[in-house]
Amino acid sequence: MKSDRRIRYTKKVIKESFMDLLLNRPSHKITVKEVCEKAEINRTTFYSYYDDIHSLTKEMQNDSISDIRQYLLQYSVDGDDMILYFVKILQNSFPYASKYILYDNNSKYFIRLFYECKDLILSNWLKGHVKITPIQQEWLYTFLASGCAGILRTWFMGGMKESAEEIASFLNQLIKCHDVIFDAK
Amino acid sequence: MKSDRRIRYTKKVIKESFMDLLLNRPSHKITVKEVCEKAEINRTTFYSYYDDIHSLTKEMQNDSISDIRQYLLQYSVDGDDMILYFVKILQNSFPYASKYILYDNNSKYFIRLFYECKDLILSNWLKGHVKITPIQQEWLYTFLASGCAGILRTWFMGGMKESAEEIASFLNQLIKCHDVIFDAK
DNA sequence: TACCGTGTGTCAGATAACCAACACAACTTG
DNA sequence: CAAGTTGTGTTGGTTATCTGACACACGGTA
Repeated sequence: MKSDRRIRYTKKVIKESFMDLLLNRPSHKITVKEVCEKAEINRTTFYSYYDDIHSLTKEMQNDSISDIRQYLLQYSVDGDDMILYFVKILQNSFPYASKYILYDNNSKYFIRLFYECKDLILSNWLKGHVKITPIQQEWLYTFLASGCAGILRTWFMGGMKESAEEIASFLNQLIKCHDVIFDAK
Repeated sequence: MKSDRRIRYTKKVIKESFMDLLLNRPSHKITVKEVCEKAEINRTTFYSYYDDIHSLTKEMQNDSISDIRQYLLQYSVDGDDMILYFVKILQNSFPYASKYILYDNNSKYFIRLFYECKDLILSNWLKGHVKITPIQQEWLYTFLASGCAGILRTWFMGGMKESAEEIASFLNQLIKCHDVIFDAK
């Protein structure tokens, strides 16, 4: 059920144009008019898909999350590398993500990211925790995901100065230390 | 008076798709259907711009000639380098040209190329021929252009085995040797 | 204050591109 | 030979996009 090629192309050029403006003219408020002129589409067309710039960035964030899901699905990384891999994706594969994630200060991005990728992450994190109940799994995941989201958000906001390895190893420690609670035997 | 963005995009993907098929599936008859499927456009749309594959390749040849004109205008090369430059354009800047030029064996391509670029080449070739009349200029250009076109066509057909330098120096000799006829003093 | 330039969001009507279906020709394959 | 298969052009009706215009909100400036 692929959408109309016209729609795909139009949305694509809108997003590319927005991204281009974002990267080449920082500290500059981006207008709908600008985006449309760069994309060579009519403003009317823009409004038939988005209410405003904000709804565009929202969709781009969704795209980004879908892309990350695809990455995770495709490579299905195991064990301790999971977090490092995750952080590296954010750092390398989506270098532009930080731009539009922060553009309208949408701090819910990382919460949603972990929510949407729950199925792909959960099995990985809880591998080997035989005694933990499904209910407990949910709560533990919520707790850990929120923590990670907070860290990543802070990392992004600060301009990602720390290396992916540092962040990943830090998060790994935090996740690992809960093993004792549920797996003490 | 730029044409509609929709038209530009549609034609662009048609040409790219055709080129792709041409490069990746040589010795294979290319159908309208194939091109449209690759380009993700409707066959009806194709027929609203082209009568058939042949009329597509014809337009691509025109594009190629326009591009070459642009090159010549942009850099305005002088003197003996002209021919070398010209041949190099054909060899390097338009590596795909030969594919669709030869696809339906349109031997008129080079004739047209020299005809369309006449203004840009003429002044260059006849530089210094003070005694030659405008009428003579026309005839001389026709003669030299036809000769060059024939050589280039043969070169293309043969797979461009000779280097651009060889061809250029050969053509330059042929052009130069007419100087004595018109400029003997 | 009033004026002006610029961006916003929306509309009706025109054009481009879409889809599904058709008749037809050029072939394979039985 | 007849029955499929595949590509060709063409049609009528639908959807996406474009154009030009409009009323409105906003900030700067005389």
